[in-house]
Amino acid sequence: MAVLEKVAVQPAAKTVQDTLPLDTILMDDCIDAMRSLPAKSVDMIFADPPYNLQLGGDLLRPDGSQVDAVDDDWDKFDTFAAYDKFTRDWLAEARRILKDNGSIWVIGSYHNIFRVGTAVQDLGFWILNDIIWRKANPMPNFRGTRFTNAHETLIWASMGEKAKYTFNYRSMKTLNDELQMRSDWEFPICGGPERLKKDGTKVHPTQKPEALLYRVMLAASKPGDVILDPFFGTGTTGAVAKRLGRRWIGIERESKYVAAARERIQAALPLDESQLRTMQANTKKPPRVAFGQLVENGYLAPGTVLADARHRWQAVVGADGSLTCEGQAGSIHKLGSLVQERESCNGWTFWHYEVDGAWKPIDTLRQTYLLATQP
Amino acid sequence: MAVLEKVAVQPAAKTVQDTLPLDTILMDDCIDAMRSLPAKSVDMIFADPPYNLQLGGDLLRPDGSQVDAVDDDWDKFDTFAAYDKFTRDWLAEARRILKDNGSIWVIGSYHNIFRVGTAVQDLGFWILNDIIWRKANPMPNFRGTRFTNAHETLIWASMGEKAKYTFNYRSMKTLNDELQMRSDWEFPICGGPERLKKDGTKVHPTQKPEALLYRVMLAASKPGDVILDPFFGTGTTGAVAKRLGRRWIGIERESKYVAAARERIQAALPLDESQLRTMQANTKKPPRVAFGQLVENGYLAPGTVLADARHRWQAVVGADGSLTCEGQAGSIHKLGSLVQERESCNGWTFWHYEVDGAWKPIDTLRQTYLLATQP
DNA sequence: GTCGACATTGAATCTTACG
DNA sequence: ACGTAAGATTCAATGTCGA
Repeated sequence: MAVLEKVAVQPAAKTVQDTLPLDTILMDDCIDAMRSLPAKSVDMIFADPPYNLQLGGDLLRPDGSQVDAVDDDWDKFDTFAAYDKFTRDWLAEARRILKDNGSIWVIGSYHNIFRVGTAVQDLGFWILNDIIWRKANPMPNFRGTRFTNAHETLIWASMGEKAKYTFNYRSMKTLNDELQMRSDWEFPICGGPERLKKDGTKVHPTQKPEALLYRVMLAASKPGDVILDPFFGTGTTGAVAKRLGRRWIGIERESKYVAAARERIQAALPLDESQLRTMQANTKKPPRVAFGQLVENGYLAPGTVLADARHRWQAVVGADGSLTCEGQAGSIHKLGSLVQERESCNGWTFWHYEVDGAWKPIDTLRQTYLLATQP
Repeated sequence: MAVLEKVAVQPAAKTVQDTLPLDTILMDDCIDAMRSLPAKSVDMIFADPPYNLQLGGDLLRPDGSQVDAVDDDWDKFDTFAAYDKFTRDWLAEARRILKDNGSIWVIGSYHNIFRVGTAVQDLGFWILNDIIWRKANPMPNFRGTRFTNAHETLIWASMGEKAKYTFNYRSMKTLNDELQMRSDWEFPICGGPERLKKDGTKVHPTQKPEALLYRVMLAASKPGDVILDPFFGTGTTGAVAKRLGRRWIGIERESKYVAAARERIQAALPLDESQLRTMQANTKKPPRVAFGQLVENGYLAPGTVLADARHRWQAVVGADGSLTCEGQAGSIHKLGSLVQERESCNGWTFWHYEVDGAWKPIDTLRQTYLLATQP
């Protein structure tokens, strides 16, 4: 089963589509530009609106260097009310422009996605899925104040509860090694040669990875479909649309982004099946299991006594998966190296637990957990 | 000097907490029951609210089979408005009951979480993270019409932008094998012996796994904290709170759930104090040690030469605990940032001293000093 | 040319105590 | 209240430079 679909035969009749500014960037305000487009004319919209981050002061890494944060004017809104109005205005235009069987994707973070999702529902769209982009390599939380912000959320919605929409179920299942594609997708953040740079610095602060757009378009559009991106930025949507045989329209206000996007899309080459599979290759790496998960899931109770193979040291399991031994405490690895006075230690094989009178490495428990939890 | 002295009223040492119905279930409407609780009295709220309204007025939980059972003739705006009102009503009560340094967790799916998140923000809560529960074994989408719904979303919020909150960073990092805990958590759905059944069928359609609550409480509460669950269901929150040495209050309207929860929590075994030990409790803040104290107490002689790990800079210890390097002088932190031309520097880990031919960070000297001076 | 050590960086609502 | 100083804090991937 191929992932890419064949291009449909072009109809001879002149359609609304012929009046669209296809495969071009409209350099204009997002809402003004959308107003210039005819109703019910595009098949899919992908939108990456400002997140309204509202950052405070500077943020330093532990080594003292400064994080290059999003401080652009386009991300600033005074109040939630102002952001909501902006959101509802552009979403209303999006709804007018979409065909009845079209669908819309919006990406965001916890700063804005709840407000976007509420507006999407209020305007009559019907949410089909929320999709989690799990970042393989997110920026850490340098100050240790919260959980690492390691994902972003996409909302996928049709025009209404009864509306039809495109979902290429077979393509998604094929892409995912014959397993149904789940609502959580893992991709690295955009970096390396893919990341557009000028004079050594990133052109756009929030360039999205092409792999994310590939999957979105493969899932919810057909070859020849018209895809609109009202927050075009450096044109990831356009580049991927071109490579996947879709038509595209971009809207972007800032000329420096428009210039970068034009150059990038010009250079984009159509994609063949093998390249696509490589790019989407499912992460075959075995799921990582932390010792704490065994405690959380009841495989090992807090208070259990562990020992090394030769019973030179004994340690007690804490509620948070820490071990304690003679006043020292730490993770299984940390405590293992502490008591042995070594640089490092594989706690999984070093520490043992007792079962039916025999002592086994806790690594066997990890295998048991994996067997029980993996499909 | 005032003529009349105030009579020193001796408070009865009766705290707000003593007036709370601790470790009990209030069988009542959620909002009515919350109104009976005093203001600023609980440390954490965990809420798993029902997600939608049926025309009859009953609330449905996110049980997939019931999603399409909602009456077709409903008016969406009215329904969303009713749900929003319900959400804002119970969230407002939650806000009144929470202490200023408390936090709230709400779990939901795409059907309701966007509306909940918007209400959370509008009421003045400050979102700290959105957390994704990735289901290891989700229910497949049998009809192949969408992506497999493989996650749920939790929102974690403090009382306001500047409000304090509990986050046991070290415990979370230990739990995750010495890596920062991310915003995506994987757990199996609730099944097996943990899943409450009666006559072979599940008691509650959306019973949450205890492992999920375990991590929530370990991350954002302390032993002895009071945790309120306004949608108690079969009492997962109570069972885990009891196990982890937290106090709990549950609110649940349906008597069959109340009965199941009481029986379940009765059977739950609490961990004793030693088992409850976590990295957080272990690292009770050591008193501050000024670098000068080490010099005063002879741990480091004036004139000693310090260097950074890679010996790019050398500095001499002054009698007052200052450092001097190439004409510049200052505290260990100040000089560290000066020579590196960085905005900040932790001098304790930056500067090293020589002992037996090896160079160690001066932080180890501080540890030695603490060990020697602490009882 | 290759390998290893080191430096750089990414949508981030990122401190606390004391005077 | 506010300003200043002490002190605690990072993961994965890519790029660069020297041996």
